[in-house]
Amino acid sequence: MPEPRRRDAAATREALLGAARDLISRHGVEGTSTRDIATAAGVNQTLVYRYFGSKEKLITEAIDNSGTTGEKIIAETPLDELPRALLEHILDASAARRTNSYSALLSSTNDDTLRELVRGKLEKAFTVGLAARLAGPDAALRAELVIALLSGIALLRDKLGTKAISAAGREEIAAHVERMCAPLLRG
Amino acid sequence: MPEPRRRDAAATREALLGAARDLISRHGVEGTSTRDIATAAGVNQTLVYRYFGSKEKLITEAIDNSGTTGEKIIAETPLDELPRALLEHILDASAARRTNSYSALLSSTNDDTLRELVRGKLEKAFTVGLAARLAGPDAALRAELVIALLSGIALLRDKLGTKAISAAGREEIAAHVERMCAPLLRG
DNA sequence: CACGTAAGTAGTCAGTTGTTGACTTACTCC
DNA sequence: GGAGTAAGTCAACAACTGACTACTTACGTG
Repeated sequence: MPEPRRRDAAATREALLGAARDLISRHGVEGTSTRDIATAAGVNQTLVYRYFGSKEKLITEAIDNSGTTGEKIIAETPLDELPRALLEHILDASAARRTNSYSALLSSTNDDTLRELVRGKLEKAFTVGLAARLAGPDAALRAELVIALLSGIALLRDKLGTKAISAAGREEIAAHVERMCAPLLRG
Repeated sequence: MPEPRRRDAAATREALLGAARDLISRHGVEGTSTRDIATAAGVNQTLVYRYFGSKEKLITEAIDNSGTTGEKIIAETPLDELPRALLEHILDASAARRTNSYSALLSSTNDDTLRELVRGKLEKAFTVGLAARLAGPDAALRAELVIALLSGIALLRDKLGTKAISAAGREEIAAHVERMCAPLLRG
């Protein structure tokens, strides 16, 4: 018989959050049930409701408090090194299957509330953070185009597994990304 | 009382396909049930199984035989006008809520079979079609980076509704896209 | 050492999903 | 006009989902 679980509320909460992040990054929000999450966390399903109240609140918290959104990178990296740094940040995150803004973005829920959350996080980090560092008009649009490119790369690489992008070395991709972003970074 | 439905197998099939395309482009594959589709088509739900055998086969056919994948555009448009032409193609399609490769890509299913299908269509159109027109090494990768950018734009604009990209005029976006793609199109 | 409370569990409910089988009805061809 | 078949309908299934209630047990405090 299964030995009774050690009682540790904080650890249980964290286990649920971690399992949720892992599963939704692989199977999407609607492809992940509360039972899946609880099982992966080694925890009773009811505890989802004890600690979070609802599936949506669990998912929301899992996405919201997940790793860095890259805001630090955006604020501190020299402008001309930024595209490369952001690319690496994205590729690392998806490799580690950590759910950050990007992979959450790719898990592409149909839940409006969650989409709003992801949009908000993304805009806070990029449209505001990056645009502030860009000179000239159109700064917000250009900032979003940078993240559009990076999101597209993550989508093709991690979600679809498209041949060329999946096979390419990080360095190759980075070189092209730099050249693509250069005209955006100049005012 | 509801007047009995006219009997027309071909029309019913087509109605189901059309409704499927419309609904999955808005709510995603797993967010759309066979009952939703049938209701939208004004048809009995079980006819999904008479005509297609399973939900997956219906969705597969809906995505597979859906509009142009842009292959014609890729084959015939002068290289330097291509980014703009493709961008307009994508934006038009999502505006008309036609399910083409791009919006299917964005509906981002967790079903492996469907992902394979979308990947195949995309690669057929881009990695092959576009890469063939690019000189120099790396052609396949550069082709996929073009579609990555366009996919990212569609994702942010249609799925997330990010502020700057949603508000920007088509012409503004096109101008930036051209500048971003230019280094990729040159060998 | 009690003992109250927080942590964990079992069982279940109502709703939805994909799917199936048996039924009825309309239309076509002889 | 009557049979045969294709088209459409109905009711129900088993599995799964998010959610809830009632019960049991571990553990720190007094």
